Amino acid sequence: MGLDLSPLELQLVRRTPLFSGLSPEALSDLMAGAAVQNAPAGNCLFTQGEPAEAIFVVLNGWIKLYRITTGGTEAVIEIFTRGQSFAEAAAFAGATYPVSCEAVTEARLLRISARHLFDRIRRSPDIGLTMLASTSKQLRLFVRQIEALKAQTGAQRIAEFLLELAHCETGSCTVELPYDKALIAARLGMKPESLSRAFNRLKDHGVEVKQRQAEIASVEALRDFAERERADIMKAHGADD
Amino acid sequence: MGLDLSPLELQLVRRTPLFSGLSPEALSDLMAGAAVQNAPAGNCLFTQGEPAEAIFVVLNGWIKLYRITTGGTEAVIEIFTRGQSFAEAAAFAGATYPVSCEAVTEARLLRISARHLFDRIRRSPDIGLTMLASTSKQLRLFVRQIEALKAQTGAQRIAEFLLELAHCETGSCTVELPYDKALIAARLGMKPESLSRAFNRLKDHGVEVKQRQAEIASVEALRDFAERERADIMKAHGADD
DNA sequence: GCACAGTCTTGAGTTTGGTCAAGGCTCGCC
DNA sequence: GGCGAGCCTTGACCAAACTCAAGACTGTGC
Repeated sequence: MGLDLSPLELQLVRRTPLFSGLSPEALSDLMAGAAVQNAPAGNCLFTQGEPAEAIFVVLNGWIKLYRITTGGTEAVIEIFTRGQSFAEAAAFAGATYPVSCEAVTEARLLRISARHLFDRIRRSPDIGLTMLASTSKQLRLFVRQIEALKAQTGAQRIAEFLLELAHCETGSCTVELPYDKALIAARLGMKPESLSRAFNRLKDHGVEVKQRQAEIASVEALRDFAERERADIMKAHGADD
Repeated sequence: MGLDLSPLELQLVRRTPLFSGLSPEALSDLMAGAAVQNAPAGNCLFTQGEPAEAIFVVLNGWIKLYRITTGGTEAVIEIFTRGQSFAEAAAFAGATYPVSCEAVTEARLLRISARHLFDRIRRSPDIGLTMLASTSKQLRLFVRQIEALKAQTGAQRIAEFLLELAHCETGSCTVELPYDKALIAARLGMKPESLSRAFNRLKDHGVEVKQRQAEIASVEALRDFAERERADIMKAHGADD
C-alpha cells in the first residue's frame, strides 16, 4: 500500500515494544490501517475528551501528552520520541483520549486506526497480548511517576530523570538533555525556576550542567541521592556532603 | 470445582469491569484457575519485584498498593475495595509486580493464576480485549492522579477525592469516608496533619467533616474550587467569601 | 561591535506542606 | 465513672517550591 515509510522507519516501527513480538505478516496486516502524519512544531494531534480513533508511533521529533485543567493550568503527563508508541491504551478505554497531545518539535508519526487494530486483535490474540504488555509497561512508568511525585523532592526527581537517560550503570557519564528546560520542568512537575535551583543542588552531588548537557561524576552517588529518603536529606543539611 | 464463593460473591465477580463483558462460559473457564484467599489486616499479598503470578479481585475489605523507596518512605499508589480487580496489568509486563500490596483491613480475595489467564486469552481474544479496556481504565486513573499531584494543592485534591465519592451531580450531599484519615492522606500524597488542615480549608467552601462523614453543601461550588487554577486561589485569599 | 529576543538563572517575598510536640476526642475496658 | 490507647487536630517552626521581577547568557541580525 502507499505507506510513505522509509526502510529505516519501517525497521524503527518493527522494533517498538508494541510491535516487536509480532510476526511480519501480523505487522504488515496492521500497517494496512496505518498512515504517516507530519506535524509542524506546536501542532495539536488530539485533545482530551476527543474519541480515541487511533494509536501513534513516533518516527521523528518530540511529542508531549498533557492535561489542561478548566482553570487553564497545564500538567505534562508524558513525553515521547522516536520509536515510542502512545495512546494505545486510550484506544480501548471509554473511547475518548484522557489527555491532549501536541508536537513539541516538528514531528513525523505513524497513525494506526483503532478500529482496524481492534479487528486484528480479534483475529490474532497475540497482538492483544503484545498490547497488554505494552500498556502494562506504560502503567509501570506511571506508577513510578506517582511515587516520585509523592515521595521525592524536586532535586531527587531530576536525579532520577538523569539516571534514566544515562546508559551507563556505574562511573561517570554525560547525558544530553533531550528538550528544553521549561519542558523538562513541566514533565517533572515543577516550574522552570525550581528546576534551575534543583540543578544547582545537584552540583553538590557531582552533576555539572552546561548548555544542553549534564555531566554526572558518579552514577552510583547520584542514584544514592535519588533514592535517599526525605528524612535523611533534612538531617544532612547541617553537615552536607 | 471447589471454589468457595457464595452466590453473592460470584455475582460480584461477574460485575467487575474486568469480567463484565465475558460470556458465562469464558468466565467459568477463567474461574478454573482461581482460588479464594483470605487475608487478615496488615497481611502482605505480594511485594514489589516479585514475579507477577496472579491477578486479584477484591471480594471484601480494603487493599492498598504502595511502593517503598530504598530509603523506606512509603508512597500509596492506589486503594481497592469490593468489586475491584488489580494487578491485571502487572501480570503481563516484565513479569514482576511494580508495587507491593497489603490488606488494610481483613480481606477476602479471588486470586486468578496469570498463566491460566494467559492461556485463556490465546483461546478467546475477547478476554484480551476486556483486559485491555480494564488496564486502560487504570491508566486513565493514573493520568488523573499525576495531573492532580502536579497541578493541584492538597485541598483541591481532597475536593476531587470527595467529588469522586459523591454520587450526586448537583446540590448538597453526604459522603462516607471509606478508610481512615492517615490512609486517605497517603493516597492523596500528603501527611495526616496536612490533610487535617486541608479539610479545614474546605470548610470555607461548604464542606463539613464530622467523624467519618463529609457533608458537601454544594457539589457545584466544590467542583468549582477543585478545578480552579492555582493563580485564582492566590488572588482570592485577600477577599475570601 | 551592538541591539534584540529567547532562554535560563538569581533574588526576595509568600504559600504550602512537612516535622515535632502537645493537646483533644472517642471508645473500649476495668 | 476513670483510665489508657489510638486517632485526629492544633500550634510553632522550617524547608521546599511558587510568584514576580530583574538580571545574565546565547545566539542572530544588522
